[in-house]
Amino acid sequence: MKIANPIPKPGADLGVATPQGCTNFQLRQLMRRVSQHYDAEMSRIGLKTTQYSLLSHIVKLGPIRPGDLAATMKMEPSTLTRNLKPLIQEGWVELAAGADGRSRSITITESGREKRTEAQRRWKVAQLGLNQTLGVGRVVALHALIQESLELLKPVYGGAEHV
Amino acid sequence: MKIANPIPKPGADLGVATPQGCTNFQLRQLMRRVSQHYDAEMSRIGLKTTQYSLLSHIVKLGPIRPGDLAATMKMEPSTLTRNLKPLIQEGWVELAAGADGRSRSITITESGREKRTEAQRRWKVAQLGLNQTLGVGRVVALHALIQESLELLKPVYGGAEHV
DNA sequence: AAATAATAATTGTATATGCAATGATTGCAG
DNA sequence: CTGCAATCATTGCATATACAATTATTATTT
Repeated sequence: MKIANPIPKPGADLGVATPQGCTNFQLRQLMRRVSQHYDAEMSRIGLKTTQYSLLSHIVKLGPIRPGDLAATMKMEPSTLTRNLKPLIQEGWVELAAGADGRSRSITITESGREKRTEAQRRWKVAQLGLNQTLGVGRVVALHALIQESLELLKPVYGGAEHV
Repeated sequence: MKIANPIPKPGADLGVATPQGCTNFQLRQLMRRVSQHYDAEMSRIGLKTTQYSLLSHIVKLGPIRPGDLAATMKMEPSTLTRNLKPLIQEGWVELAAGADGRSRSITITESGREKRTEAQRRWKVAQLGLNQTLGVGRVVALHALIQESLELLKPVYGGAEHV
């Protein structure tokens, strides 16, 4: 009963070499499933996996300007602004004035660092579980394909290859 | 300046065979970029790519119950309910009473069918553009990997393999 | 120095997403 | 036939996401 999202033209002789279906839709489907897998683990400590990623990046990139963090994480600055809110609310992250009057500085707090360490353990469980379910080879291949694709897709925003 | 989301343990001899980074984060990054690529094309006719996918599925699966459509598209029923709203508002889709008193029936309207045809042309442009940018082989490989992964990941909801 | 351009972040508006709880029916047991 | 369990869809609440417009602050230009 599976439906092939776009129509597979009968005449098309290309056959095997032509992508079937919509890449966007398929990616979304996988993203939903994978997110649920990670979130199931993360929810045990009251975190979304996206929040863990953010926390993790802030820990590693130390005090950093919102724009630079957004560029590194390949997301819109406006999205970052909003995603930061819950973390600030919880006291895991601080947003202070930056050197430049118009910019800011994002910093991890001590409790944020602790939370991240705790979350990291949960993350590892989820990641290993995924490796197990999909098979390490498949995960490695997926990562490689994603990274290659990201390099080929022109950045829509910033494009700061030089943080 | 790239940061490896999870920490690459120095001692781990496994080396090449171990996935580096967080699959969830990487998938999200790619999804954002890919969505923007498709949306750039779709926005010309006032549609999001997600709406096109939905419209497309409704056209093909004819009158269908929300729950079944959600299961087929691998999304939460609650998400479907909400994603349908804009389409209903625009008059592209109708939500009527189903045979069973508690269920409903989703149907495409005539203008919905037209919109979908129009959108399909835009979709094709986007898809071909992506194939061009990433290379057909890469897209085919990505699709294959996604499909395999989807089959391996246990469905969290429904699990209706038998629509 | 005043006017203009460029930069940085945020807000307005809208969609996408899911979990938990609720509402509304139907099916079944007794 | 009444009462409880199962089924379906929706709403409450919260996050994720982005484009466009706005605000605030430098930098430049003349």
